[in-house]
Amino acid sequence: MKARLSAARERILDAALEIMAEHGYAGCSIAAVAHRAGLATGSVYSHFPAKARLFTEVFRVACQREVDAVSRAAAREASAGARIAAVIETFAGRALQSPRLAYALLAEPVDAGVDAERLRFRRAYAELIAGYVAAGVAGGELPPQDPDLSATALVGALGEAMVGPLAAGVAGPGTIPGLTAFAHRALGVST
Amino acid sequence: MKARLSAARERILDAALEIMAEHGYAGCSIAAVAHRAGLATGSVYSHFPAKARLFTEVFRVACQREVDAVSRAAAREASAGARIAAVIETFAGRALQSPRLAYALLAEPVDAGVDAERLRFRRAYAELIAGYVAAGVAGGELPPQDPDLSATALVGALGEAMVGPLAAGVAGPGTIPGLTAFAHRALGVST
DNA sequence: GGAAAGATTGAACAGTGGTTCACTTCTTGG
DNA sequence: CCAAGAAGTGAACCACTGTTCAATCTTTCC
Repeated sequence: MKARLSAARERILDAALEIMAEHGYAGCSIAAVAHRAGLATGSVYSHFPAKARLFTEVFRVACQREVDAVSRAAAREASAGARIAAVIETFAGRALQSPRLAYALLAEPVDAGVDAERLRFRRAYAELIAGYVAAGVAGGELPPQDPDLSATALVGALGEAMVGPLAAGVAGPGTIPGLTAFAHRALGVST
Repeated sequence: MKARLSAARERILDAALEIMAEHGYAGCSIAAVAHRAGLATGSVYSHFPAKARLFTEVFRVACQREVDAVSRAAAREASAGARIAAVIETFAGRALQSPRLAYALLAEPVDAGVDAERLRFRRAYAELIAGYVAAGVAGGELPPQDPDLSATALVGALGEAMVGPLAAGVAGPGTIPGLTAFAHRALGVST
């Protein structure tokens, strides 16, 4: 019984994420989510008290997955420059692979409560990158700078460079090297 | 009579912009705009066919004003480095002076039709900056790069660095020099 | 096997806010 | 001074969705 309950809960989360990846947050009415999860509309409310709560959880899971992937890729590298390159390749590669989801996570209009979760997402990215930058500065690989500001700006740069093309449907494969070069210059990675 | 008509239209646009600067797009119900313009709710529809149309125009005017201010400031400078610094100072200075408006123009959730205008706004900024970058590259002041990509990334960096603080209410005066340094490094302005 | 506990259903409800429209008020031209 | 017509009014309308809830079905356990 308990298993059945939590299984339904899981199915709802999965369904919501799938719809978001296909049709964005705009397509995520409670009715649509319930239908895809194989439940009635009202049943969603046995598992989540409100739509905003459901989607903060969806965002949390999806964002964590992204940050983890980027973090894992960067951890394989040793120098700050290589780590930043890994961050960009992973971030951009994943975004280009699931453009609709990336747009939803990064920029699509959502409920205010959910938007707060998105801010945390960007903050998490920024903190991850700030750590690499701080280490690079401490180790002399990077020139002195405010690691948090650099990281925040870099997150914005990545997001903008992705969302623009995503909205326009223009997926640029040549964008990733260009962005990496931009980021390396911006952080002062010695060539 | 014609004058009266266009005067009312103007009053509506002004009212909408004022409310947006005070309470953001969220506070811009048709009723609120009409009230501030000294009209009845329905009268708005003698001048604009729909809310989205009204606000695409509000956005167009407001964005143009921003881009013009930045463009004018940059035009006073000769080198690419000085121009970029002027762009950042003007952009950030104005954003910090009207934080609510800046947030609305840059990031607040809005109708889909209005969002398209916002994209044009960001694009206009990017094109402006891309021009300066291209000139800098052509003149040998900046290293070879894709001016459009660099400009897009820079717009994202500026936006993110502004919106974060705007949302958190943290207006950082030390942010502007830091951002300028970031941008100069990113574009390869020789120090 | 049966009854209590609880999950599920889906149609009805409610709040919001853009939009409409029958009516009033005002300007204009003869 | 008076139609004619345009502009203005604001309450009613409607569409859209998140949310609720009484009825129904499932599971569990004595």
